[in-house]
Amino acid sequence: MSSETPEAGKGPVRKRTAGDGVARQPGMTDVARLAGVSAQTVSRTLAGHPNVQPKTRAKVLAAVEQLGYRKNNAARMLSSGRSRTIGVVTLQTNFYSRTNLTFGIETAAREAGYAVSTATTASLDTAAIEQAMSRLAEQGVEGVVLSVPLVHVSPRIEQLTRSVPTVTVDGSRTPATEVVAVDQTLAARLATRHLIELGHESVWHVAGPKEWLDAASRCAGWRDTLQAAGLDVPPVLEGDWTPASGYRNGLILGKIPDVTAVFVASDEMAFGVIRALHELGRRVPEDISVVGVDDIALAEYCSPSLTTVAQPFTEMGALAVAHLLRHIEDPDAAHEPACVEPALIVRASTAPVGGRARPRP
Amino acid sequence: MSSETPEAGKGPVRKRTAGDGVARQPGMTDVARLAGVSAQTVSRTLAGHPNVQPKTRAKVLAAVEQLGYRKNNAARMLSSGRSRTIGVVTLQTNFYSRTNLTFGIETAAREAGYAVSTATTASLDTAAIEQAMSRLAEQGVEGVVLSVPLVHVSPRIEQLTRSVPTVTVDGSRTPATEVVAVDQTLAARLATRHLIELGHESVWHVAGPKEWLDAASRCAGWRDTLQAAGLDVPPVLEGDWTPASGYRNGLILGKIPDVTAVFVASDEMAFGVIRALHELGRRVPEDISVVGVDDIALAEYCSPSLTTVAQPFTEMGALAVAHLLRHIEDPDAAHEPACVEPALIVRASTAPVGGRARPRP
DNA sequence: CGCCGAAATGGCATCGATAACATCGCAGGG
DNA sequence: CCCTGCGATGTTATCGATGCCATTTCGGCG
Repeated sequence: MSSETPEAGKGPVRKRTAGDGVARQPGMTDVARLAGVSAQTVSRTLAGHPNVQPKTRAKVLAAVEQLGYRKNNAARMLSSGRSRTIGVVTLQTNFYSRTNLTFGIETAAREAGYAVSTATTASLDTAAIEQAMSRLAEQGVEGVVLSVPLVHVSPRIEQLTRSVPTVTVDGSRTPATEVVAVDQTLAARLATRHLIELGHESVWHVAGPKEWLDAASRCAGWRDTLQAAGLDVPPVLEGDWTPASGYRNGLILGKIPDVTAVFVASDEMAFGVIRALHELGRRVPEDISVVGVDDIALAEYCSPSLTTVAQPFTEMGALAVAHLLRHIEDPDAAHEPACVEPALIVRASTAPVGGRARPRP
Repeated sequence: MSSETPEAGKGPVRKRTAGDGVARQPGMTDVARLAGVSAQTVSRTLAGHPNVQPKTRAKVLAAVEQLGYRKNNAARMLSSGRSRTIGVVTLQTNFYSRTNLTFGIETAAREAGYAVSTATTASLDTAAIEQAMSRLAEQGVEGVVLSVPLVHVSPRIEQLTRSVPTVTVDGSRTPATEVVAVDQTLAARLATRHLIELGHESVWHVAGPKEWLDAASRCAGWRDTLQAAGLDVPPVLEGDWTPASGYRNGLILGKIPDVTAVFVASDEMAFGVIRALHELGRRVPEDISVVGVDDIALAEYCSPSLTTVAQPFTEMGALAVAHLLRHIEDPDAAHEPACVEPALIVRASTAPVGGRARPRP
């Protein structure tokens, strides 16, 4: 068995890193040799193929253990054509929504035996998104979750979505794409209706940037609800999701006597709004009611605790993965958009118009 | 030139996906054929090799464009042995710190021409971390940033860090590892000293979970500072980083008459503490001063705005990548631990003992 | 005018794993 | 007793790009 010395200068060429002395990572061939079987058998064993004798399997596993063998994904993919990896394109920020969504996606993907590769983009412009998708394509992902509030879809992106199964999350849909989304219109409706039911005669709105699709949907939902109730629609204030922008808009709102209720498009902005109102001496919720969106962890622990609309991000990530995998396995399946529903969480930042606050929870 | 039909049943074997009709992704060979050059020349052109005639380069690029060619990372890696990818092991949470760190890492890595592959782990136990590192190793990463508050390092993990260049961030060091960290002891010192200088005769502490190295360091820094000032060291309260745990501890602190100053190990917990104190009728900062750690975006926009210790996460991510790359390129380089310094940001949640609050900013 | 050397390009082996096919051995039916 | 059939394993070709070496091309200089 030890007939051939491993060092018997096989080929004339040595590829390995210049730094000698470092033992190279063992490959399947090494495992096979040690176990006294062929590489193919090793492959079968590790793939869990049924037709392998227990004794052989044991030998292989022992060899794997002994050599500290680790499979080489690049080789596996090149050979099999499958990467068992899905890609996520997401904005490079730490917005609560993005982070949690990614969380959900990763969990679900891992459970299904897929790895996740993330490509972040610093901006929303088409070129940057194209780049991110290209990077994923180069990595050989089998599918992509586009978690970017796309409004404009470039032809190039559309082409990409045609060659790789894609699910958009909170983004606009393209012909070749499945869509999974939280019903943002409903979120806005819930918030606005809540305020109307408390007796407010008008509800103001601090929106997100209009390039963001979910900001636009929330704005639309808010407007529709007001109109349906026969109420006036005040002008829209626009923020950029940051607490600072909420603060700026809060300073404006606080100076307008009519304002008794505000629907803010995100919790972080809502914090800024409340802070500004506070400084202007307008009490929340006694003078002005505020509703946010997201239900971030801190929403419950500020004063007053924030009434908000919770979005099931994690669940949505899972749903997106499920759709994507279905689509990968059966490319001809129909694209049925899926929608998950947000839920209103009433806390202490809203109160009947002109009334006293409810007792704090 | 058109002497051989492409369809001349070359090999007996067809690998491609069963679904026929779908044109397969073009490869270098296809590009080469279209451009009328060899695959090798295509490779050189795309790698930016200098010795390629402009005219040839142009032809190649045109062919690439026309075919929509995308390089195949798996093949490239298998062949060259380099993946130009670094891995990040991180906890699957949306803690502010983790998110921002990842942000910094990604940005820096991308600038250096490296891709980033993230492996998240749901728990801190050794097995889970081993798994995450293995996943990265299988992907062929050239280096790893371990962003996990490791306290115990298993031999197996140590073995892994020996075969792949590794930088620990906020984690304990292993012999084969470089360390980049925020000086958490200093963070605690800054916060505690600030409170002492305001005249408080004792400073309480709400710590993070003791398994977390940074929680432990902050706790140590706090204790040392108190002792150095000749003050008593009150018992430690322990939270789990969540606002809820801060709230629970706040309820306890609020019942203890002696308490006039609290150093909380994270901003999110600090929010909970403040909320609890509020409910118990203890005013912040008039009755009790509170300092947090992290400087999350909302710290400035709550009432009162939060005095906190800012940590340069993004910068630290960049530093970690720089170290890692240096180590990848020169494996024999010395491991010098690097430290970045946190900064105290004084806002409105702290005031002189028994004194009135400073005017709000 | 011819030869040299650098620039430009092509040929071939190779990375590590897998698919497809070939082989071998053994059990049971005709 | 031979042959079929299936289970277990080995063999070979291949995925796509790159490293190394060979080859061609060409400008310049003795």
